[in-house]
Amino acid sequence: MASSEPFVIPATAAIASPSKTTQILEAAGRLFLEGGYGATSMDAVARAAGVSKATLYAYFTNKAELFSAIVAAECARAVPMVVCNNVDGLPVHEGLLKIGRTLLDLLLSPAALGVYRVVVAESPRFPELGRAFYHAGPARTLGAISAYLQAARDRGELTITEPTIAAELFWGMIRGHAHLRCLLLDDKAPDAAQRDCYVQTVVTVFIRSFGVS
Amino acid sequence: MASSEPFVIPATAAIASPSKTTQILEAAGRLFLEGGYGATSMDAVARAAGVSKATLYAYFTNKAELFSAIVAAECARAVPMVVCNNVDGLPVHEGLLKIGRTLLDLLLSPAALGVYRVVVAESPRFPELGRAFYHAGPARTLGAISAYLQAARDRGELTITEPTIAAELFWGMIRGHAHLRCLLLDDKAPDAAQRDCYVQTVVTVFIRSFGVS
DNA sequence: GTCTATAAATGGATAGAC
DNA sequence: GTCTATCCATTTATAGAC
Repeated sequence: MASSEPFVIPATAAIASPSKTTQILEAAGRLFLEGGYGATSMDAVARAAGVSKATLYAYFTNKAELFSAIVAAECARAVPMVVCNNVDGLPVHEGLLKIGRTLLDLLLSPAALGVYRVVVAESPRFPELGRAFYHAGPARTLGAISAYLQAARDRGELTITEPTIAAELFWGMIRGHAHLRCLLLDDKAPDAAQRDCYVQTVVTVFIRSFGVS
Repeated sequence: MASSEPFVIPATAAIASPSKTTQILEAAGRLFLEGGYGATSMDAVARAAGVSKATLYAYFTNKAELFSAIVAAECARAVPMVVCNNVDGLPVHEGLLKIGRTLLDLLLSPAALGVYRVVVAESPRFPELGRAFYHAGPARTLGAISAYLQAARDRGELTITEPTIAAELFWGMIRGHAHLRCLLLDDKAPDAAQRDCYVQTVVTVFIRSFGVS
């Protein structure tokens, strides 16, 4: 009778399935961000997601679309960090320290490094994706910093004529070479103490140049 | 007789051949920097170089080695620019302007963007290549800037305790968002006037923070 | 050394059973 | 919806003639 194998879970049953879509996105995200677009095969994605290739193609019409979905999802995850959290009204020194730390943590996070790597690499072949990433990520960060600087100026804490340029300078200093080293050397990222020290230097330099005397 | 086709150039003759090695390197360089590693096939390289695949493999044992050779060659080409040319002894304002302009031009040049793209993308699979690129390019730039800053400090023109950190801040500001925009948007690079204006801003900010009053 | 032709493997994508 | 099995194009790399 059918109950002769009562404990066998049918192969098609999803065990506590978090909907196959997320299951696929998760596996594909890991592979794409680690291996890049070209080196990641749909075969591997299907295997890692525990589904067949046919199922994979039932959810995403082709590789390019799956790739775009991954990048979009990763951008969406990073946005909450980007919105400079709880700095409105903070005195400029504390505010910039907080922004700087958050920003550097984000830039050096494995997820952000992975997306950056793959988007920079593939944006010539996926121009729309490059644009989407820039506007979802860096542009928002820059806007948020710029808005904070403008508010600080309006409170009389900074002397700045072009907030966007100033934000760009701050952003560039924060990124520094650490980002590059994380991208190119298997060197570990600087620890929290080193990062903190660096951010303090940046903030000091910035205020020395733009602060009110 | 053999002279029945006097004007036929044998297929194997190199017409003004700049040695097949450079011929291959040139074609492969173009393709790799435009299309990335994964999207560039050895077939395409052979076709573009005007040789057969067998010949290609006679010169380079495999795709990875050819790729490494390309990156190495491209790094070598950029080195002359990196060495801060003729700034020794220049007053700090002029020196930094010149360094900043040279650096920004280099960073935004199509060749440098191409190498950056492909090295950043592939360094997880070619760790040695990532290291080589970092030390041949960015690290040298940083060293050169640092040396210049140190000299300026010794002349009493700057107040700097850590030249390397200061160089990193300067470098980061110069790169700014323009680099990112060139990488991610089909947006054209800023023209010479815009770049010049930006560099002046950076130098002003830097000197306001590190200059002697 | 260089070519043509091909081997061997892998990739993206689909057909058809269940 | 999901799987197994497969098609077809492409890729890296090599064998063998000249």
